Amino acid sequence: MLASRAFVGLTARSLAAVEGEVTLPQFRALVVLAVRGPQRSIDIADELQVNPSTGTRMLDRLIRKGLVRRLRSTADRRVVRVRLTPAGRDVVEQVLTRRRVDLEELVAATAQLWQPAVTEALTAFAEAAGEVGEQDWWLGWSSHREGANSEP
Amino acid sequence: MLASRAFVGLTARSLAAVEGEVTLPQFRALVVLAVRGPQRSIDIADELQVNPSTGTRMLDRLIRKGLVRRLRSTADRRVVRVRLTPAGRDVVEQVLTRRRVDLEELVAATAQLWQPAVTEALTAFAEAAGEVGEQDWWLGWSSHREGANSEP
DNA sequence: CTGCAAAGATGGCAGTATGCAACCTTCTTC
DNA sequence: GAAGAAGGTTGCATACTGCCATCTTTGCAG
Repeated sequence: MLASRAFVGLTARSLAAVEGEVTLPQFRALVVLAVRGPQRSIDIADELQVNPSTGTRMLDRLIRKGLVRRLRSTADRRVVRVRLTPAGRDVVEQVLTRRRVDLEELVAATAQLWQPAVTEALTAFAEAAGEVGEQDWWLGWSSHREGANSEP
Repeated sequence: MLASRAFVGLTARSLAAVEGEVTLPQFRALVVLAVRGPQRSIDIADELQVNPSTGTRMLDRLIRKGLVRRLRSTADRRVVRVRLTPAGRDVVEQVLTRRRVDLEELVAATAQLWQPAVTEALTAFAEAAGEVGEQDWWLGWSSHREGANSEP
């Protein structure tokens, strides 16, 4: 529990690095794009489990901030492919890097603890926890979502 | 890194347990109350680093949901003490419990890994990471906060 | 070509989160 | 007691997220 708290705290702080630049939902969208590469807007909405219209508008905002670009596909001209701009990639990188750096610092500061047995155990543990989908470990939480009352 | 991701994923999922009931900012307020006990509304706003007015209104919403109560202090009649209702405490408990249970399950499933050396290392690690204030390990992130652009 | 489905975009509506400024009420201080 | 500080609340305004319904542009059968 203690360790868990420590890790989460660390991560939360890394997230704070882009606070004021993007909101959590927006960041989640960026992460999807970073992890999966260019996506159709519908896929993003899907991934984030929001209405397509919500996705469209979120992209609008990300575009306004210059973090993302819309590209009309040539193959199927209905689809819009969305891609991170360098700036957008930066935002994600920034958080990831911050996280990694903090973690490394901490690990370095406690280097004597990290016997092979320990790291092995942690790795195995992470694997067991494993089905944490690769990108949804970034907070499956959507920040708002009051309205979930009115479900079918 | 892997382990960190695993822990964060676990926590995020525990958070999802109350999704639809409260928003992240609201949950953070509840956590403050759960951890520190009844508070003045100003202290909560302070803790959450938001404007007092924002705090007032957030409390309004929490009250409307029956998760919190306002009590006028008798000593200093300016102050309003805010306290969790049983329902409010439940919300927090629910998340904490969920988290603990998930964690325990996982630990049990990988019991053979948890040699004394490992748990000791983790404990020491957590301690080193330590200044994670007790309550702000619950996401220092405020979900919105675009407006930070217009700073002095 | 016609009709239907898919991918998005838009308009409308509601609810949350936030900040700033103005404004009561109560203390505190002098 | 008057001036001022402290704790809150309310009005006003803005930015987001979200959902629903509707509309347009394209693709794809048949």
